[in-house]
Amino acid sequence: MVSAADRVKKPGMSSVWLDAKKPRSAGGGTGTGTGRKADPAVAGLDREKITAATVALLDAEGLAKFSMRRLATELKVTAMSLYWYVATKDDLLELAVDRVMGELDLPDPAAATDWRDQLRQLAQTYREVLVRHPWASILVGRFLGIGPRMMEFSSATLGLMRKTGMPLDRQGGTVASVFQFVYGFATIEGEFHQRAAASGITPDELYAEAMGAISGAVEGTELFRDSTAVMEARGGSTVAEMYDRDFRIALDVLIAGIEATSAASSAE
Amino acid sequence: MVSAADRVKKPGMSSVWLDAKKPRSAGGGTGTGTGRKADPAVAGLDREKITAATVALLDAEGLAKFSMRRLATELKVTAMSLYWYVATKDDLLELAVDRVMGELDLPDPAAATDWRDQLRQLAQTYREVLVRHPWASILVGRFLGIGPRMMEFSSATLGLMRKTGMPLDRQGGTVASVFQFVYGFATIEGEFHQRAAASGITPDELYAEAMGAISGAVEGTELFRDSTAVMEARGGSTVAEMYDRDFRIALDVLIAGIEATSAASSAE
DNA sequence: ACCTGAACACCGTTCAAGT
DNA sequence: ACCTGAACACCGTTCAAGT
Repeated sequence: MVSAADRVKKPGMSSVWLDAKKPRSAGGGTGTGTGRKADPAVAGLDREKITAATVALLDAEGLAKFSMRRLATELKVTAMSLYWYVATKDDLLELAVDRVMGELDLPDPAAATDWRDQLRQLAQTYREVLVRHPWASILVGRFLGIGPRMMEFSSATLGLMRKTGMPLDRQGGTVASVFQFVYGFATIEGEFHQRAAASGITPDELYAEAMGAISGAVEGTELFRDSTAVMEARGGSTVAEMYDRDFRIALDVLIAGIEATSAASSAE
Repeated sequence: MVSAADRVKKPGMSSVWLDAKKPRSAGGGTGTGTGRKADPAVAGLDREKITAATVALLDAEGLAKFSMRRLATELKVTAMSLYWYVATKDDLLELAVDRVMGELDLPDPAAATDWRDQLRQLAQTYREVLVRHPWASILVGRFLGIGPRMMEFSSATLGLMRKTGMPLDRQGGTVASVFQFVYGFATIEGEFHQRAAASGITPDELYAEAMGAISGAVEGTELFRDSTAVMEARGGSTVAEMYDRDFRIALDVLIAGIEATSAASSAE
């Protein structure tokens, strides 16, 4: 009977960052601090500790294997005690994403560095975070990223745009061209690393295996000729070098595009 | 005792496309055809039917809710009978991804269309497929995409590159700049649609809700001023228009970048 | 205030059996 | 050749209960 009313109430915008009622946490202490309570020195859970443990577990075993029960045993409690600190598993994952975004090496907004260098730095640091924590890619897409660290990153991208000379009405699209590219690139790169790690082999070994398997299927075709030519011209003896090179060249293209577009618009 | 040997054997490259032993399917009949057998006309499972049902279910309910058991009830069999046709759930998902890539509207490689138009078409059709089937984005990252339809797409991107005049050693990076951008962009766009649909509201309603929630948190800050300015300049009265506009502008930047780079390299 | 046990309604996959 | 039932080792989350 209440189902219609329920449907209207359903928020759609649920996010940890929008639920003001933060649960009991220890406040802004630096690091571990001294255990106030006597006995449960080992336990003494709070949101901060749980989030840190979540990131560690996700890094170690990936998103697929992560579970509330698994995390709980890591923290030496039952799964249910976690629900006193976070409402759902998704909330916890959202906290984890924003936590790793704290690792971003954002450029000083006051510094007078050339925007090209700033763009490269921002792109590179975002790429590094996503590759270091491959599980974060999927979650960045899922949660619309409105945590405080993600907000600082957005702020930095907008600050960068202002320096490019790009007309205001194109800044939204230009931000997208750069950072959705980095997101896409780093997601695929991170998944590849994860896949290799899961099989206990190096990325180079996985690459060799994949190439051998694929070329067996397309040998003699036009695709085979073309892709072999591109890959040989690309150079680089390791997968890591190939990724680095492609990434750098892609940023060159983007920067050249921004230069050309902003020059054209200031000329008219 | 065999654990060391096992580790060495573990392939890392598992993929449906690499297991030659295809299971019993009906052959290349067109559409439904006439039921050869008498009674199990309704059942009569095969890989093709299972994959089609998988895509339908993923479109309807998303990756999170998809399960072998759920799919089985849809097909009026038990979950276990599916395992006669596919080895694992992941194999089935890999088949589903390649199936939707068959929806890509690839340009005729023989046609003499300007590469700029071809690039726009290829980017747009890839974007549309990923937005229409948002679950595919995550899986494209997971499975390295070596199915036949994905291969045709790769072939088309390489054919496009040859027409740009881009030097061969930069084609890999340039392909990445375009198609990893599209992948990133469409992934985020698709997730947004999915999120709105899951809450039973329109993307525009979700957008308004999100903006209201966020601005409450950052009002008065520099980020608020900057992002408001960019959003207003961006124009477009609906979320769909905003996405279209940003996408088009981003492609403009990329095309300008490719033009500038290939012109510079042919001049030296 | 914090944590637990038992329970509900699920998972993917294996394996021995059925027809 | 194709499909099933029962079982194993899991899930996220709720709820009443403990301290």
